[in-house]
This record gives sequence, C-alpha cells and structure tokens, in this order.
Amino acid sequence: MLTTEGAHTVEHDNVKMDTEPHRDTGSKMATDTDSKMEEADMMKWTEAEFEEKCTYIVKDTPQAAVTESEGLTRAEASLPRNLAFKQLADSKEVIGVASREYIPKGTCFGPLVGQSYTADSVPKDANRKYFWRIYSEGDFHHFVDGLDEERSNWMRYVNPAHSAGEQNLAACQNGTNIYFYTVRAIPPGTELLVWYCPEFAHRLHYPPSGELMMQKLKQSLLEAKQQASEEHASSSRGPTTYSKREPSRPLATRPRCADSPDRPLYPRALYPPFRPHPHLTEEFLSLKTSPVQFGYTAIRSPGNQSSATPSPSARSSPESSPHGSPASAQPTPPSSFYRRGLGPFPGYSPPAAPLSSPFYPPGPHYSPYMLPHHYLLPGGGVPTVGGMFPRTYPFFSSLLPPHMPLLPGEAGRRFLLPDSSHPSFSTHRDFLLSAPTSAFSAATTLKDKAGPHYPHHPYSGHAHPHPHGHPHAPTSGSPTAGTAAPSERMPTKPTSALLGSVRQEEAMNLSKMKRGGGGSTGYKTLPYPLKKQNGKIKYECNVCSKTFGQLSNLKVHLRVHSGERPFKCSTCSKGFTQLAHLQKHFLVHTGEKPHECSVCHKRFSSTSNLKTHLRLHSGEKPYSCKLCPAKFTQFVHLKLHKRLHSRERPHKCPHCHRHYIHLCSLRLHLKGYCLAAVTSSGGPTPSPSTQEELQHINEEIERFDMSDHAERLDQLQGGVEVEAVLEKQVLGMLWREMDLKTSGYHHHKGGASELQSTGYGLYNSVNETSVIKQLRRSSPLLPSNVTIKQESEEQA
DNA sequence: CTGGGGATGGGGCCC
DNA sequence: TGGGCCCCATCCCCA
Repeated sequence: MLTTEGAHTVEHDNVKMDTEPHRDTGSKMATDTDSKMEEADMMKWTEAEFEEKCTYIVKDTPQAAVTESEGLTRAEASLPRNLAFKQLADSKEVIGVASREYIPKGTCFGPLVGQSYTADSVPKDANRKYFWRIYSEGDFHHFVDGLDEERSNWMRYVNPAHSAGEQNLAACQNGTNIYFYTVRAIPPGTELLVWYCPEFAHRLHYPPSGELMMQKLKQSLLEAKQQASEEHASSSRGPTTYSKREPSRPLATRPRCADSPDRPLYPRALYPPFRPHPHLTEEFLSLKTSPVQFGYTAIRSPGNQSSATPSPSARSSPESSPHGSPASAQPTPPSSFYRRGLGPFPGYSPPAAPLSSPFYPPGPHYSPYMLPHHYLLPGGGVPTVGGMFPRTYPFFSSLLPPHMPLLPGEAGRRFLLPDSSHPSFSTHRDFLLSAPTSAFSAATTLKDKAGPHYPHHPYSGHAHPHPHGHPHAPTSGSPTAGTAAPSERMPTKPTSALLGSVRQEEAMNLSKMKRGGGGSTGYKTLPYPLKKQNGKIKYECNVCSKTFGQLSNLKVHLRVHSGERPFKCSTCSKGFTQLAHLQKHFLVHTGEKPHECSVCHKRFSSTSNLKTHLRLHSGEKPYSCKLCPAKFTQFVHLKLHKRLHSRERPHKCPHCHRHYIHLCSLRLHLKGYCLAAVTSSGGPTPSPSTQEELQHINEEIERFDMSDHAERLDQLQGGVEVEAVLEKQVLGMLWREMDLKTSGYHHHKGGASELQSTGYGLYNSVNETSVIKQLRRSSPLLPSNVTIKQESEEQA
C-alpha cells in the first residue's frame, strides 16, 4: 500500500512501484492539497517532461505472474494491483478502470499494449475503436490497436476525461509507446480518466481538454444538424468522412463488448459510485480481489420508485463540480442541510451522513433530491435534462433514453440506474451519457450503426424512429458523432413537453376548451397571449386566463394545469411544481426548523407557520365572524366556525325543496336552474340529460352557497350585471363541461363560447377572491370601497 | 368545537 | 429566463 509520506519502493508481488517523487526530496509526497501549482504546470507538460519527471512507474501485472487468470483476458489480467476494473455487476463487462488505493501524482502507467498496424497493413474492415496513432518525427508511423483483449492490456479500458477538472491521466507518446501519467493525486476508488497531454492533443489536432472537445463536438453537431435540416431528404449519411479523418483518430480506449464486437462501444463510467468519495472508498477497499467487481447498490426510495435515481446531480454536486478539481474538491459533510450548498440546489446540503441517514437511500453518494423521476418517459427512458442541470457537465445535456438511438460512433458514458421494472434487468439499467466521442475514436464503422447498440439492454430491442441511424446524425467519422446537442434528443426544459402524453393532451384540451379549439395547441403555443394592463405587458394563461407580469411566472403557473411536478423528492417521491417547494418539503425529512419565534424560541419549518404562531403572542385575531363575536387567528378556524352558523338556511326556494344560506345563492338558483320552476313555467319538459345537468348546477350553487364568496357577495349591492358575472363565475366551468357534451340546453345563456371567453373557472378552484375580483373588473356597479380580502378588515 | 401547528400550493418580486 | 426568496392561503391533523 502506498503511503503519502516519504519515498518508497513498494513491491506488489511482481509489480515494482517506485514511489519516490522525482522532484521531491522525500519530505512529503505530492498531495492534492499542496500541488495546485504543480498540477497546473503538469497539465502543460510536454511529453518529454512527463517522461523525465515522472518516476513512479507502475507496470502491468506480468502474464507469468497471473496464476489465477482463468477466464480473464490478457488485457484484464494485466491490470496492476493498485487498480481495479469497473464492471457491470451482472455481466462482468469492464466499463472502466479505477484506483484501488492512493496513487500519487506523476505515476506512469504503460505502455499501452496492442497490435501494431502500419497504414498499409490495416485490414480494410478493421474496427478502429481502439486505434492509437503513433508518430515518428511528426509523421504518422503506425497504429496500436487495443481491440483484441488477448493482444492488449488494461489501458484499453480507461475512459476519457470530459473536462480538465476530472482528468487525472495524461496520455503521452514516449518513444513509440503510449503512456498514461497521473496528473494529480488519485484517491482510492477514483475512476481513471485520461486525456491527451497538450503535445499529443496538438499532434492529433485535438483540443487540449475534454471540455474544449465537448464544445467542439457541440459546435460540430450544430453544424451537422443545420446541414441535416437543409438536406433533410438525404437519407444516406454514411461515414463518408471517416477515411479523411483517420489521422486524427481520438483516444481509442474503448471498453470491450464481448457479446457483440460490432456493437458501437462507448467510453463509459459508472456514476456516482465511482466519484471520489470516502464512503465509496471504504466500500472499494473492502474488495480484495482483482479485478474488482463493482456492484452497483440499487437505490430505492420509499414507495414504488424504482427510479430513485443516482442522478446526474451526483456529478454536479460540489465534490464533482465540473469546474473543480476532483483532487481539490473533497466532499465536506455539511453541517446544515438547509443552509449550505448542494449540487444543483444552491443553498442546500445533504445531511452530514448521507449514506446512513434515513432520508437518503443507501448506496452511492448523490444528491438527495432529484429529478429524474420526472423524466422517466413511458417505458422507462430518460430524456435529456439539459435545462434541469445548469451546473452539470455539458454531456448531461445529452442524456438520452436508453432505448433511443445512439448516434453512430457515439461515445457515451453509462449510468446504472435501478430498474426493477424489467425482468432481465432487475437491478441495473444502463444509461448513456454522451461523451467526447472524439476523445475516443470516432472510428466507428458502418457496422457499428447497424445493430442494436446494446444488445443486452432491455430497451435495445425497441423500435426507434431511425433504425438505420439518427437522421441528424453526423457521419460516424466526425468528432461530433458522440455528442448530441440537448435539443437533438429532448426538450431542454422540464416543461409540459416532457409530460406523459395523457397529461399533455389534457393540458391541450384545456387550452382548446378555452380557445374554442381553434388551432390552439396548448402550452407550446408560444408566444403566450399578451395583454396590456395599465401599460404593462401581461402574460395570460391560456387555460384559466390568469395574467402574470412575468413570463417565467406564467410558465411556473402552467404547471398547475399540466400537473407537471418536475421537482421530485428522492426520499418520499413527492413531486412539486417549484424547487422552493421541494426545498421546503425536504425540511420535513431533515426535521430542520429554520424559523424561530423571537418570543418563545419555538422553531418552525416555515415563515408562514411562524407568522401564524406569532399571532398567539401578539393576540391578533384577524379572522372574525360576522354573525358572532368569535375571532380567530387562522382563517381555517373561522371557516370551521362558520359552519355552525351556516346550518341555518333562511333563503328557501318557493318552487322546490332547496334552501340557501345566502340570498344571492337563491337568486342564482332562481335564474333558470330550478327544475320545478322550469317545468311549471309551461315550457318543454327538460330531457333527462338536461335534468341531470340542472342537478349538477344546483349542486354547484350549493357549494357556492357554502363558500365565503357567497357570504361576501350577499352583502354587495350588486345589480343585474353582478348577478350575471356571478352566474358565469359559479357555473362557468359547469357550462364548459356541459358544452363538451351538449350545446343544446343553455342556449339562453348566449352560447357556450361566450361563457368560455369570459369564464374564469370554478369559483372555488381559483383563489379565494377571484370571483370578487372578476366582479370588480366586470361590473361598475360593484362598490369600490368594499374590502373583501379579509373578513377582519370589514369587521374592523 | 376551538386552538395550535405542520405541510403544501401558488404566486410576486428580485436578481 | 430561471432560481431564490418571500408571502399568503389552504388543508390537514391533533390536543
């Protein structure tokens, strides 16, 4: 075991590891805390510098030393003992390489082993996914092909770094060999992620970092998309640029695919189990054998939430911030969940012991919140979440459902998500995150495009819209092949567009109802209807006609109608329309009560409740009963109290048995909704369906009668217009509903369309005073000095 | 039934 | 534009 102190030469069986730092006199090995400058310098080192200055050499486990390698390929058996493979728990497929123990900066791994090809000797149909280009005096010399696991070594399994922040290996060519050097100290349990050293990258005409590559890929994809849209008719998008781009094949460290050599292979990583994290480390170190099998701890949340997700947020949490160095951003258990930052939820941090907390599912370290529940498409796919994870890696924007087609030559990273829904995948599900393909071989052949990308994947057999490749897919030879722009696959926002089809249809229907169905397409019909009120632009909800001063407010509001609840609690799976609600909700789980009463120091989870509580100290009882001296601190208590009074129903219908608490309710009832009055008036006997509708209307009037609106309206000196508006308010929704079934009955109301254009929905489904507000807007007869918001105000 | 508190939903405003 | 914060309203539970 390496230590961080002093200089050592450590024998690991046959692996001799000289751990004496080259530029260190032995006082202290380079660590992640004292090496910021060194780190920065190292990222700029030339290949010669790497060779000269890096003296920690970790050689492969010699074949002769492998006594228990049965069943292992040469590549697998070559793994040094201080490393471990990351494997799919149920398939043994190697999907990456991680450290077993602390590995100091400046450690040299290699050389990369593989079959050599000259430009002339490359088989025509060669799978070039693992090709590395070896140069000699500035010119291409030969390829080293790591495809064949019996002729290559473990280095073929190393995944690419997507950013300088996560890169811990630099690939260099020294002599005619490829070596990987650690550019920072690697804690145990950390995945090895490699990118070219600057010199190598320059030679290949690649950006010096994975981030830049990602940008480049995105740009290329955008261009490809543009081109694709312009040439939409063209269906033949073969890898026409392959041969041209061959000299700049990116990193070829592709994981194998034992079951389908022709399957596109993608650099992949398991997240979050392999993010540097103390908890993981422990688990990791408990594994004794090599290669180590990395079982994925299925994450379950209460309820039937198989999608309680090791979310991408795991990668956006502070310790894995794309902007931070993994080595310098060790997770620090926060002291307060409520006040400190956590991942995509600034201002929030997980409890100190997330893995042992009852509020966190067992398993890897990941954000306690998260969203992917919401994003589970019917069938279990996961759409892109670009809009949801503003602080995540770029490739999060291109999360894609596992059943969706991958771009040819696409590099990706694989997430494991529990999926209990699939019999053949009871605990695991692979997700792909686009990776900087170009970092890893865009050398995808046509064959790669043909078959299912993941034959073992439960969704791989799903028909997809473009069985022969994505219509907008860049050619496989392009560096862009691996990275889809967010918009390429999915909406970038958790909008209703992500809703299930049913929900969305409902929303659209609502919209159509409101708009008369004339070409309205629901929320997605943008721009939103605009109104001008007092010179200010108002955004109007096309469902309930409510207006908002800011478009963002309207967008949030629309979730009320769509039922969209993109913010999911990972603990109890409840969904919320707003992040703030989720944040507040989570206090339920943490038990945190941030708001303290200054008088009695009692604590509350919300300001609202504290405010209510403070009334106890102040003696304020703002909610007063009009019929008796009773006063209350909470409105709900007044409501309950009023039931006592409302048992008396003094206003009786002269024609039928109905009687009402409020006169206005009786008047409404008498405006043509009394069945007895209708039948006795000499008119035609209503049909049974009409009678049923009348019944519904009267039930609605009764509900209104019980409401506060009735009580308030009863005191208003409203005229005919007030009643007309009231009628629309109370019954508007009912009419709309009936209008869907029949347009025959309420012809005397001037037609449903009129009602729909003026209706404001059920009086009790909008906020309390909407009826009054509408009355005020609609009727000049309504006394302007009537204050109705608070009963207490009237009392006072 | 009253009173107190917990939890949630919706929306406005600011940055 | 969206996140964060705040406020108000409401429902529910329980003593």
